[in-house]
Amino acid sequence: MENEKCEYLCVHEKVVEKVINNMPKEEKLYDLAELFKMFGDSTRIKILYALFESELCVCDIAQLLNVSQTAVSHQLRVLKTNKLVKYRKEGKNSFYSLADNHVCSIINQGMEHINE
Amino acid sequence: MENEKCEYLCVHEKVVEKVINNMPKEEKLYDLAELFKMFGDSTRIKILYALFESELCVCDIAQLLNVSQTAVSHQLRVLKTNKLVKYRKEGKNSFYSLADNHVCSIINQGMEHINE
DNA sequence: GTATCATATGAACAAATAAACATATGTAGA
DNA sequence: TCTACATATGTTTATTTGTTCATATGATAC
Repeated sequence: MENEKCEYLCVHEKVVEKVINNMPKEEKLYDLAELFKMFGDSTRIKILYALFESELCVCDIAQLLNVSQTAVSHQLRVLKTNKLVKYRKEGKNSFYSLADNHVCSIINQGMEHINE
Repeated sequence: MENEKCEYLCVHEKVVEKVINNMPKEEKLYDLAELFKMFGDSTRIKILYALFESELCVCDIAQLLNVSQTAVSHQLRVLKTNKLVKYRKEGKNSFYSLADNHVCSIINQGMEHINE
């Protein structure tokens, strides 16, 4: 912390105090960042978007995104760990689908922002 | 691409075709990922959340997040480049604020997802 | 002018992460 | 049981990204 003076002198105290009181817990904010991190990779976004339509097996996703099976599988695992997708097994296939509607609405919100 | 067979054989063609038709352009999806990437870091999320309340100067943010001035400045630049915050100068201070309401609504959507 | 303060920026370093590669698991059919 | 196939996983590598340190810029007060 090279600039001690700054940290203590120029602060607009009332506003800062008010902001601090309204901030969620550190841990919540951390989780929130983790959630958004899931949407912050183009391969994962594509996977999620693809699942908007319907459940898909790993192979379907790999082909339609033109990405290797391994890469898809790794990313699906990440998404599954973070509860954004769920899956069911049917024979040799694993069918993945979106875990809940929040996923859709978050992505749509983002899309709206892009499209203006 | 070690697994050619898979890419061509097991695909559920009708569904895949339908999904492809409804996917946004590659570039859009890339931008979308870039947008969410902004929210995918806890320092940046904290900064944005802090700005929910009111505009703040760099020093205010640094103190209330307990992060170095330099780190805050770097992140603010990233956020500014990506049009999530704007700023005005007043004497020695730079006051930053949220660029628009989408930022709020996206974060709130994410928060809802966390809180269930 | 000089000193001080608030902010910005460049470079270096460390940590995180996504993809590739090799391989393992598990299922179905012959 | 043997083979083929769909998926998963461990490891390594290359890249990205966030922070720190050092320094620069720009403004105010003296």
